[in-house]
Amino acid sequence: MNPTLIVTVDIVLFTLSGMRLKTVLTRRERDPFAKRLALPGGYIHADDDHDALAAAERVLRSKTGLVSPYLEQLYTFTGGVRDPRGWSASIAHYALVHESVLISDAEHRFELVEVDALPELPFDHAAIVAHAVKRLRDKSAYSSLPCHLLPPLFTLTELQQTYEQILGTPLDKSVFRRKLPELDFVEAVPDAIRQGKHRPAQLYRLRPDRRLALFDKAV
Amino acid sequence: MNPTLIVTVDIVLFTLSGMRLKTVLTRRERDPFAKRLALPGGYIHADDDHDALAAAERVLRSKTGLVSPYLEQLYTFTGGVRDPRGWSASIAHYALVHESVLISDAEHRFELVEVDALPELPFDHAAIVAHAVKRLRDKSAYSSLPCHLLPPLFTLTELQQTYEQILGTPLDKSVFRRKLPELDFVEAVPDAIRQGKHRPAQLYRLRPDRRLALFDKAV
DNA sequence: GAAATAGTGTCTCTTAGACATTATCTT
DNA sequence: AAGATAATGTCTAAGAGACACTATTTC
Repeated sequence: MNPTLIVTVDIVLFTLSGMRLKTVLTRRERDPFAKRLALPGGYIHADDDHDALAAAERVLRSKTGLVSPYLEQLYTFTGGVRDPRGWSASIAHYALVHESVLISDAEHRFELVEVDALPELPFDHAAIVAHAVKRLRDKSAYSSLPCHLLPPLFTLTELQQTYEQILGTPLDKSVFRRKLPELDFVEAVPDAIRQGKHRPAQLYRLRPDRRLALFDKAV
Repeated sequence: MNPTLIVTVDIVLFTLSGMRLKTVLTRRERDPFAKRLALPGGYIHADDDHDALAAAERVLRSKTGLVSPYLEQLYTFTGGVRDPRGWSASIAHYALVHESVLISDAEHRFELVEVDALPELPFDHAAIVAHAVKRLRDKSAYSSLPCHLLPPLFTLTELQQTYEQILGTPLDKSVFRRKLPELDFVEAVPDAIRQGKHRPAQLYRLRPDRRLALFDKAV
């Protein structure tokens, strides 16, 4: 009924490094496009994978050794021209991690590349990244999504800077802090204080029950 | 590589009838679930379909005879338990039409059912409809999407009532009309006036270049 | 005390919301 | 004129934005 239908998952894994939005690329082992940098991806294993999300988790782990606390289906890219092997469907996902998750890459299994300075990518992976960046930006304006780019504990200044990076626009400190209690997605951690060269800052965390909180208004 | 991977498209076709949000269901011809009411859906034809969107158009036309001016990919539902034939992926889509498009159903190829009073549906079609309703409601709050439930020409009162139905909340007439010029997605049609028993109303149309306009703020 | 960052307060201007008013048609 | 719907105007209160100010640390 479906003679040659290729079904894969691809993952756009974002992180914020050096105040720049970057994504993880892996070097392809096999043809087509062997040796080329591309999004981590692979076939669905009908026997092992409960669903596409589980397949994405498995593929991400096997290709990069990484596990992401936030992983969401993005869009399914389809057609007869995107893959030289034939008509294909790629169920694309995107994920967010804090930079510290990436330093355990002893075997150098992946590269980190700025999303604004991508190399030429095989298949329609450039379009997939573009779609993921748009989704991340759009959704971040009115949700708690950017928290997943931060470490478990963070200061309000770090939180604001993260939103500013993703949204690409400066935010007023006073306005930002006034809204936080209403949006109600972060909470102060008692006795957790960030010490530095200057006045110490209260540390906050994402409320576990608000991992993806959607707001009526923008942050 | 993918021994038995079933790939289909399913379509949630919405319309507004009698001030109620309804969806189109068809009676299945073959097993599994032959004779049962279900979402219109079918296999992807790798030879004929340029991509999944084209497949959804073709399937909708072949099962119901309908063509929708607005059709968008929703989400891909996957897994080994949703279809008794094996591991499957359904690339679900949703579409919006005005009620008048549906009256040409001489052969009675489909049923119209309120989304709040669905019969028991096969597969995970109930979840697909629920997902589509949520997407429609969420997206309608800050976009021109609901216009596609209206005829080509409509009054501002009809437009407001459509938004109220989808959003499930009353809107203030004065506020609604004040925002329209800013949101800039409808335009008055010169010399087009709706006559009735009372004061005539100016007719408007969706601006062709704003078929899916996204707003910074809610309508 | 200077420098730097954390955190709060105040003013203004925009705008949503509620509601009143005017306008134009039919019977 | 009455009744109904279309369309616009007005007042108020909430909130975003801009910016000043205070607080707490290190050197």
